[in-house]
Amino acid sequence: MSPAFELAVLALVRQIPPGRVSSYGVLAAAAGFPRHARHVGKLLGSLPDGHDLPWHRVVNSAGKLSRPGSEQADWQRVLLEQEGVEFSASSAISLFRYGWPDHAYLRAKAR
DNA sequence: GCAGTGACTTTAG
DNA sequence: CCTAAAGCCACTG
Repeated sequence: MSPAFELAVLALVRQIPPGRVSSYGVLAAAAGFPRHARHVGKLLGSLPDGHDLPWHRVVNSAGKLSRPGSEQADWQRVLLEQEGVEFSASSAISLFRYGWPDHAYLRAKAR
């Protein structure tokens, strides 16, 4: 992957405010690389220990955590709940309430 | 170069 | 927003 891609994505993740969440696809597009959502995931999954990125604020387009059942998923959920993010009964987050940037607005604008 | 793989997304029902 | 199916792109063997 190009370094530009990684740098842009990492910079965006750092800008996600506490209590808000973004999605892989949105970040990829915002970074200038549409259709590279899977690579954002791969990038976050290969981050070295001790980084300062709020990776837990990144979920998929359905507002759910990836790799369910994993330890990191549980940890991610705890971190988000501590920031005030609410999970539905089906373990999903309302992107209309917590999505960043404003999910509904951006999608309407893109079309 | 082909086939499999994956922290994904979109469209349709 | 739930499920199912197809598309997508870089990486790996």
